Amino acid sequence: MPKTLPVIDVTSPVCCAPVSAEPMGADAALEVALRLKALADPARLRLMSMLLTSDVGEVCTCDLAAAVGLSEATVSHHLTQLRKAGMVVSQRQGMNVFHRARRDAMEALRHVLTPDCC
Amino acid sequence: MPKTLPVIDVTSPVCCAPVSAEPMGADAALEVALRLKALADPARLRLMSMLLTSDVGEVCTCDLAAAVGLSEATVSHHLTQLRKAGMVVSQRQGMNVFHRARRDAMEALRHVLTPDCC
DNA sequence: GCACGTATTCGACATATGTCAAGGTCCTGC
DNA sequence: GCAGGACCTTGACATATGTCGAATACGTGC
Repeated sequence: MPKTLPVIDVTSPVCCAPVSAEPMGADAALEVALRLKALADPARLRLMSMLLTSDVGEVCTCDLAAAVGLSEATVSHHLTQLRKAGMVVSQRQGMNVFHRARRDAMEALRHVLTPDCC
Repeated sequence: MPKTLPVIDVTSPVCCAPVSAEPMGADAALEVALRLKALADPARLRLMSMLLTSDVGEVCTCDLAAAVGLSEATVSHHLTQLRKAGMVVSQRQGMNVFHRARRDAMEALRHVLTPDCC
């Protein structure tokens, strides 16, 4: 069980060096793991995928729920996690709440997995 | 709770299209999530990082345990998960078991997160 | 204001996860 | 063969996670 509390600013892109650049410290590992964990679930992966591939660029909660076949409560829960991890941003528009994928966060995550950059 | 059992061949690299290429199907999401989950833990991230940055290319269980400050049992457990996800390979050499990171698996994961390839 | 559609929050539940101690297995050197 | 070291497996435990239904909040249009 994790001993440390996840008190990490996840609103900014991942900061640290790639996994294969140098042995990762405990705190850096914690931060990256938090973001990876946000993505490491089939439902959230599909949600992210739908947001990323939407030509409008944003999708409301109900459409996402219908698409993945989960209750709106569950989808809302997953979106909250993605938001906390800095992977999506959400915005109310009238009756609906629209969600948008943060491509910079995806880029940052990919950066961490990249062997030999920076 | 996941309804489907993880009966997926994870010995081969990730097969599917990137998350932002097309809306991800349920089975593809399940497979990718399994691999991401293997990496989405601070301890396992550090283990992978150590394996990736080792100049020899492989490290034995006891050295890994000492480095991350966990019991050998726990480290062995994490390594098993990484192995099941196809992220590391292990090999007995005399008294020790040496572990090696699968760089192709890292590459495959990065591929899934990449916006506009293939 | 009120009824309705959308979204989030709140229990509650089953399952998965991370960790360790204890016991078992495999190898080496004598 | 056997003593000892390195490793793995098992059992147990606390915690985290994914899911839903019900209750609540938010916005719109009448």
